[in-house]
Parts: sequence; C-alpha cells; structure tokens
Amino acid sequence: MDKLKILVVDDESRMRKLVKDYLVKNNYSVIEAENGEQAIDIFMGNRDISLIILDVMMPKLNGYEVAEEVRKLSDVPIIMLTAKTSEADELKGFELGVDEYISKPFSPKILVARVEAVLRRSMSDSGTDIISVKGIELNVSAHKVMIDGEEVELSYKEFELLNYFMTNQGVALSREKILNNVWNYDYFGDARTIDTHVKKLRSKLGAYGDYIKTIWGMGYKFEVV
Amino acid sequence: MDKLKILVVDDESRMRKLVKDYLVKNNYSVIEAENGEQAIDIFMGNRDISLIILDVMMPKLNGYEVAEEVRKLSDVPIIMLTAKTSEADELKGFELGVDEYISKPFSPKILVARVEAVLRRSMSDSGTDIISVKGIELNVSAHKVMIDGEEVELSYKEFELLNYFMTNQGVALSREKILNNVWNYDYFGDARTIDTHVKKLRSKLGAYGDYIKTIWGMGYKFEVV
DNA sequence: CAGTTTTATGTATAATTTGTGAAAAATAAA
DNA sequence: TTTATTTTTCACAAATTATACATAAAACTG
Repeated sequence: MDKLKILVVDDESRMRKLVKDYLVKNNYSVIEAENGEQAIDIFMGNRDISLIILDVMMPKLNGYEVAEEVRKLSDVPIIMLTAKTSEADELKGFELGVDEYISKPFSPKILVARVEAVLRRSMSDSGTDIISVKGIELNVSAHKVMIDGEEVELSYKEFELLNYFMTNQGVALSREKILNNVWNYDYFGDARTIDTHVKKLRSKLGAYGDYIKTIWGMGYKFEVV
Repeated sequence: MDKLKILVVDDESRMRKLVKDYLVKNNYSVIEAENGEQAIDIFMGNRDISLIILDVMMPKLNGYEVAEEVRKLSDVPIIMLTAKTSEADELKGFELGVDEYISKPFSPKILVARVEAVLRRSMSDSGTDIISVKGIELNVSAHKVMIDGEEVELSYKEFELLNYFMTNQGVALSREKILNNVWNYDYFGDARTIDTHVKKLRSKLGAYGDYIKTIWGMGYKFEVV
C-alpha cells in the first residue's frame, strides 16, 4: 500500500501498455481501463486511485465525458492524453478541472515528469477527506470519528467543530471566527455556547481532549502538544 | 491591496503588453520586467508578488536561469512562456519547479485559465505569519511565542503588547500611542498599567527582556541591541 | 548634591473570562 | 402526539488576568 495507484484509460491496448510500462518502471501501480464506462466503474470501486490518465479520443464516452463524470465524484487529479492540440478542447478541459495535458507523441520522461508534478501538487493540498492527527481520525465524508481505532459518537455540531479545529491545526481561533465558520452566519446567540461544545468535545476525546487549548481572552486552538 | 500582483518578464515589449492587457482585464495587477536581472531585482523588493510569468528566450539571463534564481528565494508559482516545445527544456523546467507551461501563440482564455489554475493551487497552501527577531519568534496566527525554541506562556495583553512592539521595531512609542493600539479605545484607566505589563514581558522574555528599552519621559521602544 | 520627576517592582484587589452542571429550548425521531 | 436527542442558555464556582497602589530605584534638573 505504498505504491500510488494510477488508472490509465485508453481504447488502444498498445497505448495503454506503453504508458503502463513507463509508470511501472517508476514505481507506480497501474490499473487499466479500455473505455470510459469501465473507467468509471473501476474508479467507483477503487477510491484509492491517486491519478487518472485519460485518452481524449475514445468511442462511446470520450475523455471529457469521463472527466466530467469523475469530477462529480472526486477531485482526483486528471491528466489528458491528446493528439490534437486544439485550444478549444484544452479550455474545455481546464473548465472541467483537468490538471494537465500531454500531447501525443510523448516521451517516457515527459510522461513521468508530468505525473510527478501533478501528484506532488495534489498531495500537498489536503487530498483525501480524512484528517488524522495522532490517535484522532476524522472522516469528513462519512461524518465519523475514530479515536485509537474506536468509533466515538459525536453530534452534528460537535463533529463540525472538531472538523474546524482540525483543519485549522495550530491556528488560534477567536470565538467570533468559530461562530462564523461552524455556525451559520445568521446565528446571533450567545458565543458561550461554544464553550459548552468544547467541554463536551474535550470529554469525548478522552486523553486527546487537551489538544483543544484555551487561549485566554481570545478563543481556542487545536494543537498537538 | 486586494488585487494579486503578477510579474511578467519578457524582453519583447509587445509581448509584455499583450499579457498585461489580458491579465489586467481579469483584475490582476501587473508588474513588468524586460530582462532576467531586472525581474530578480523587482522580485526581491516586492515580495508580495503572487505569480511570475517568464519568457524562456531572453538575452543574458534566460527564463530557466531566472527560475533557478527565484527558487533560491521563494516558492512563488512560475509559469513559462515558450515558443519551442522542446521536450528537454520542458523537463528541465519541471525539475526547477516550474508550475506550468504555455506555448506561444496562445489565446487570452488559455492564459487566464492557466494563471487561475496555478494561483488556485498555490493559494490553498499559503502559510502563517511569524515575526521573528533574534531568539524571539512570535507566531501571530497560533498566538504563540517561542524564545530560543522554547514556548513561553504570555497572557493575551502581554502577547498583544509584544506583537505591537515587534511590528514597530526601532520605533519610539509613547504610552498614549500604545494605549490606543493595544488597548481598546474605550479604555480610560491609568497609563501606568503599561509599565506593569512591560515589567512582566521583560521578565518573561528572559535575557531578551532588555530589547524593550525605556525612553525616559516618553514611553518604550523595542530595539535589538 | 538635594530635590523633583519618572520608572521599576512586588503585592493586593478588582475585573474578566472560562469551566461546569443543570435546566430550558429547539429539533428530530418514533 | 410523545419521546429522545441535540443545542442553547443560565448561574455560579474556579481560574486567570488586568489594574491600582505603595514603595524603591533610577534619571534628570539646577
């Protein structure tokens, strides 16, 4: 589980093999799909795919259509393989959230360089929807929290608050800021309600409770030791 | 001060103007440089530049050489403008940390789309604000002070006061001025309370305590040696 | 140097802020 | 509807900080 998985989608098996060889040689794990539908199926059942390389020209679902579908599900990086360098196409791609273009023919070096560049970028900005700090694992999409492997029941607000704390690790957050981000903008109640939630969070986090630090006269901060 | 600054470097003034026009129309602020040396000078004196667009082909310092220099100073995003699509060059660029390529000729839309894509990526991971003087490191966003690597507990007012001192390094500050900036405007107590806070700050700063100098009959000043 | 003014410092007190448990209010579920 | 759950408010204790004050020390003035 240390090799990154790359999904290569192309109808020509020769081209798939070529790309696969280059990537495997550079220590990636490659999954192949020979058309758009299959690609989406595979992606659905394989959410740990780190990158998709899509040929533009394919029968039935073309590359853009696949990209569009994928974007409904995920922000996984997408590289387009294209023969034509039509500008209109390229623009369309950027609008769909395509990360990079490689035009055929290409060399192994270019392919690998771009793959690495795109992966580097996507790795650096959050990526998954699991925020994990020490023994606390917060699964944002599943709205679930595990502490030392055990699931802990948090209410909706408690979860949102913890999420806000953990995505702003090490940042001092004023009560006002917390209210504006975790509560709706139309909330005009007492800011002290935050204290009550912090109290409950702290107790539910057990030993990790004191990762939530009080900044006297200011607010709170989530910080590990 | 909300427009993002983009530095455009090209020896051809026609090309600079073209790029500038496109960007200005899209609400960016553009600074021009007509060669590599000038670009680096401008970048040095203008650290709030959000993006550099570099022509590859320039006399004296070429685009790659400029990129290399810039990377020694900063992680600011770089887009290369290139006529030739030589693969070796492109590879070289990626190794230097170039974020994107645009090959000439290009359309306004492509230019702006790529600029926005690159900026979006770089914005997401922009850092914290830390004021650091000698052994004192004041982390404003974390509301935390480190002295010789050790965290020191400061109260809210103490922190604000030190922050004010350090952002006004070398400037003589009257008690009145300090009150107006660190205390709320509705504070009408004794200005001597500043003395008490200064006393505590000095003792908490340990050996660095005498960076806070007394200006007799006037106020205080934060100054190194 | 004596006298005056200003600052340093230790301590006491006032004021503010937070923690907590329990009750009330609002929401969701049955 | 009743019942359960979550969210908010409230009150008071506990903790922390800000300020005032008294006195000592230092700096300036003539």
